[in-house]
Amino acid sequence: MPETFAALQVDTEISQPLWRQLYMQLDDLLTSGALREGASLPPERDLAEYLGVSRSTVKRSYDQLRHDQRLGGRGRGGSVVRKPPERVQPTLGPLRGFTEEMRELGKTATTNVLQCEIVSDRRMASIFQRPSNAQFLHVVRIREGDGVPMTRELAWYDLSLAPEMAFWNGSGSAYERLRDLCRLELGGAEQSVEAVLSSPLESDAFGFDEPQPCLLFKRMTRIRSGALVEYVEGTFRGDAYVYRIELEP
Amino acid sequence: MPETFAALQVDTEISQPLWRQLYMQLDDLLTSGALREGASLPPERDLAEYLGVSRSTVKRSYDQLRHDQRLGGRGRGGSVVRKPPERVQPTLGPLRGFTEEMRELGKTATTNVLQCEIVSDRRMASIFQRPSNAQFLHVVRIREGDGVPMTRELAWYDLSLAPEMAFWNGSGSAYERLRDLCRLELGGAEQSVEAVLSSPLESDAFGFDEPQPCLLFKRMTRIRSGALVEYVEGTFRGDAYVYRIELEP
DNA sequence: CAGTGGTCTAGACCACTCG
DNA sequence: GAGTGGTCTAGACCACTGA
Repeated sequence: MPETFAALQVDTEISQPLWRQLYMQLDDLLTSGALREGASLPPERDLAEYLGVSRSTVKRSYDQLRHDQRLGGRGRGGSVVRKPPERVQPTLGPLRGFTEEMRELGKTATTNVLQCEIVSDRRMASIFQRPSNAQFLHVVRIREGDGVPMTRELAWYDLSLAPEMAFWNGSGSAYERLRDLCRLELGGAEQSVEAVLSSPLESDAFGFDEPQPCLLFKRMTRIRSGALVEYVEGTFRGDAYVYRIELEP
Repeated sequence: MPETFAALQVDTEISQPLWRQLYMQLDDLLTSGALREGASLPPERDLAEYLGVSRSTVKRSYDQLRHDQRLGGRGRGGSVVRKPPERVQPTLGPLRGFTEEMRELGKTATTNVLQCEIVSDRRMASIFQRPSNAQFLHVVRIREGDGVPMTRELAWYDLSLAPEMAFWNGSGSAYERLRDLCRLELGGAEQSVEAVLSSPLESDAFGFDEPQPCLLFKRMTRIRSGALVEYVEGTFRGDAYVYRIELEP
């Protein structure tokens, strides 16, 4: 057994489950930095034999670490330590898009457009208070800061209010386009924030093996006249994004 | 086997794991409302025999539902279906406390003061930019809306700025007290919002068996002169709380 | 005190992957 | 192709809890 793991041990006399004892000891190894990113944990079978427990018990500990997103790897490569991503902290006061946020943080915003099409959607028609055959531009994007996927975003734009959006390919800043090309004066937005677990699609986009806590933003953006022009649902990975607000007295 | 569960079945020919097949079928039963709050699932052993799988496989499905907080119960009572709590949606514009939020939602705010004492704390002294022997009132509270625990809140108040807070017992609104008793004019706040999993203490306070996604607020409240008077860290349960903001153009 | 879920074992087969 | 984790089984003992 490699020296790093020689000190691991479990004790059936302790009231805590064996798997939890092992989990916490491994946790210490990761947190203390004794195991860096890319390091390998022993194969489950080896560590089980060394500790004198069954493979299931070791596996349960490893599973917990995988669930915490601190362990990755599969197949021949075994179990590999992951690095927790750093959190960015955009200072958000007024209405602003992802591109602007990243620019101010000195990061490069890149966008991966998964879908960009004109749709009719009863749910959206109801949100926008439009007839049910109204047309919207629907965009699905993964947005990255310095190459790290930060958010998965579903957006709808009212094409009767902003017909020029129909020719948008989904890249870059939607707000710049609304302002400069559609010549719309934005009037503010109502936004809600929830804590949720990532859906399978989002977990996949962020590289999570299991659902992780995320911030779910829903935003309704209006033009100055009060008409709704944009509805967005964005899921931001909780391990990499902190939302900041200034509150007035 | 009770009629509700007679339709359950798993198939080894399908590429999906047996436990996941079962998990999704049970999920359907809960979501569709076929199983209401308080209903019982069959004992693991019984369902395992009925489906022709081992108890471990059924257990893994049940574990997943427990992890999702949709299953509770232990011991003789077996596995009992839980009801997901409704979410409240406070509309939050300017600086406002929990008590005010709940009042506007027509809910009664109650507070459970766990700790309320005068402390010296290097970390707080550093946040407040005070000498390290400075004294703060430290309050730990569970706050409830209509009796449901909504948030666990750690707060610190600068006693040199608001000496009258020293005699506070922690109940009611801190902001009313700061305004009316200490005669301080509040000047605004910086707030950050993160998505995290609840800590063991918080899980316990909210009645979670396992960590659940929560909104973690950190707020620094200043008086008009700019001096920091309050620092709060509040964890709001994600399944019961949606944060709403109005954004200016 | 009987039945429940929590934990653990020893062993097996599989799909995948990397050397 | 050898080694890895993913899954599953059959069986066991335990602590707890509610009837």
